[in-house]
Amino acid sequence: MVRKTKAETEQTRVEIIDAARRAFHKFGVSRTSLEKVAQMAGVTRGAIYWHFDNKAMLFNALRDQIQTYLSPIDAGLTSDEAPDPLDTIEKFLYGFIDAMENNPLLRQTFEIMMWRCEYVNEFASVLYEIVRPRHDFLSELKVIYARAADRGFLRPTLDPEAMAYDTLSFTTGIIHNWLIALGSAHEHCPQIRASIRSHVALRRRDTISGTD
Amino acid sequence: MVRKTKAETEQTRVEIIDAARRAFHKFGVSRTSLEKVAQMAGVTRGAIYWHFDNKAMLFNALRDQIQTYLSPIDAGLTSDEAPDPLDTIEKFLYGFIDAMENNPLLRQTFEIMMWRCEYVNEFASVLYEIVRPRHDFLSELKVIYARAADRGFLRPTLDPEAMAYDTLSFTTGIIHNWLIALGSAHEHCPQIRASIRSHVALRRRDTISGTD
DNA sequence: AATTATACATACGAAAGTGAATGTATTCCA
DNA sequence: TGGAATACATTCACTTTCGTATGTATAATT
Repeated sequence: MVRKTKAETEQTRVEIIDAARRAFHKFGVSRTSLEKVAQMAGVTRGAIYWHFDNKAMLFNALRDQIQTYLSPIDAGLTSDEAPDPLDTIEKFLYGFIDAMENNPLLRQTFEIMMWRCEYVNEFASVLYEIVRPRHDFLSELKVIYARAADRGFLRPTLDPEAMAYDTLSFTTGIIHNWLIALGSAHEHCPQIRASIRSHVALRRRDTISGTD
Repeated sequence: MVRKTKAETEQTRVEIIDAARRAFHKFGVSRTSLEKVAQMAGVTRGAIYWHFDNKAMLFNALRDQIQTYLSPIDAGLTSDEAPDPLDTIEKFLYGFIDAMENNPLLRQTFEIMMWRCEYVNEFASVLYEIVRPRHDFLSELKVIYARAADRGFLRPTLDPEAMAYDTLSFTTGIIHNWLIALGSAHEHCPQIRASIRSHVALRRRDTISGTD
């Protein structure tokens, strides 16, 4: 049985990516043979080599897949809807954590990228794909904090740019520590939300002696 | 030429570890064969298997080595010498960054642990060795922030425990972003120090309307 | 309806890596 | 000063993995 219909072909492709994610997560990217992926997908290596040039391309496909889930979250950051820009940042962070908690596919992929891949040789370029979104996030944070300062929501004396760096590091850190600490047991973690709330609150102008 | 003197034997051991670090950093842990390490160390695999059971043990030896450089920095954190506990935190962060900047061995090892190792199977246990110091750091931060609150250095209304989590995430984040962004070009980065300064300053009670 | 391109499965050859077994020249120790 | 332990080097047998080459049944095309 070969030469499936286009729908079936796409289904096979998705199953291979899905199997690759489970395999990479369980065995690590390097130690996962394409033979293993094929077994877990219920196909042979022939199918994998038909759809992907090699393991690196398969990894890229797996990574591209999560963009579907990240784009709407990112969109919330770039839009200037809320009157208080600090709310935008807080909402974004909550949204990201929510997505990671509720979407195992997203969570597994992040775990693979952070703890189960060695960024050398053909995977070195992938590292750039990890740097870029962080850089974009930093740029956006600078804009948002500047906006917050303009509108008087940011605590006076605080430098928007320094705050952007601080929040970037904070965000990177919570994700890393969250994923590493919970390991396979990703139960709901209230601590992380309290941490986000206090992080943002720390930057807010005191409303006790507010002007309005 | 075999059966060296004890000093030469130890020298061989160190050279193997040194070669392993360079190899792991260049090729990643999984993709580095012991044959490659042997070549880079100027020995054969026989020597490696004599000194270490397998690659995981060699990796552990490599990781243990950096404790020499980390212990004195950690010591500064646990001691309660400075009157202002927030100074202790700031000093610790500066000290850590200094060490990473000046000690290539330390830096390379951290890069290997963060971006060139897949924490699965026999390396899964190593992940615990990465979690533990972070957990210890968090515990210590809680103590220090509580102390700072007691002595009136911490801005009122701030919860010491929440601040501890915030600083842990911040620390994790700056290290990750710093290593990933600079890549192989680890030039002096003033931005990171400004970031640390502002992070701690944000938690200080305003001295403008100070009580003393 | 015949042909062609597709979507795989199967088979092949080569390379690399591993752990263990064995060989061997020293150094240490009595 | 001679035997035993040491500190490796060398060799071996085995497994794994990769990329490619080739086979083939079926859908799409004309």
